[in-house]
Amino acid sequence: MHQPVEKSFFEKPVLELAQDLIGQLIVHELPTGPVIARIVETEAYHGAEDQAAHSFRNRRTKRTEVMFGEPGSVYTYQMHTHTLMNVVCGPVGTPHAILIRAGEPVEGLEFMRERRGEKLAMKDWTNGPGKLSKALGITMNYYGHHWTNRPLFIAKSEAVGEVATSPRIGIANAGEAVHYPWRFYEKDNAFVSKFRP
DNA sequence: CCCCTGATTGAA
DNA sequence: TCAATCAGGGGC
Repeated sequence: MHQPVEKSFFEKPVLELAQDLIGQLIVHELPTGPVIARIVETEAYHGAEDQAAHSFRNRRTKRTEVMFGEPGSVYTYQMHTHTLMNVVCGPVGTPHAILIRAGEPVEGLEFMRERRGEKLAMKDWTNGPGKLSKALGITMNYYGHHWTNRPLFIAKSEAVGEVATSPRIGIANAGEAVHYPWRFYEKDNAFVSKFRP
């Protein structure tokens, strides 16, 4: 049985946490059994000073509100027809967050296959932020949930491969911030998302 | 209108 | 394999 991480796991600078999340597990406990993916790709968003962040210049709306709250909170938002999930970081009042961009299926494979389509190759189930949420059964209902509480939590796992960095994906119009190397991913992992120009 | 996207289409 | 298209929520 997996156990949620301690709240203190989230109390560190956003770039550090983004890296530490690589290799950890997202556990979604459903009546039919646990559905688990191992995080292989994240992106850090540095709140007020980061033009690519929703909370740039401390923009505070119904959507971004949760980022001003407790580190370890779940920030979900909708991008077109998809749900993307983030881990809130930074002290209360500092709206930092980490987008979870991709994972590797670990458990609940039948559930994921069903959610993602019978014909789809396993490597395409969870290799993008929207795909991962869909595969794990995570919806906007988890907005404001905490990543240490069942039935949706982050758990520690052991082995982590080499972590590489790159600029973030899909933020073309973010000025200076376009080049910041704030994307983290496990090197040579087949479930890392495809680069988007 | 512009996005922290992804499935599908139709060309090369 | 790749580029274009579009779906359709929220913020400005």
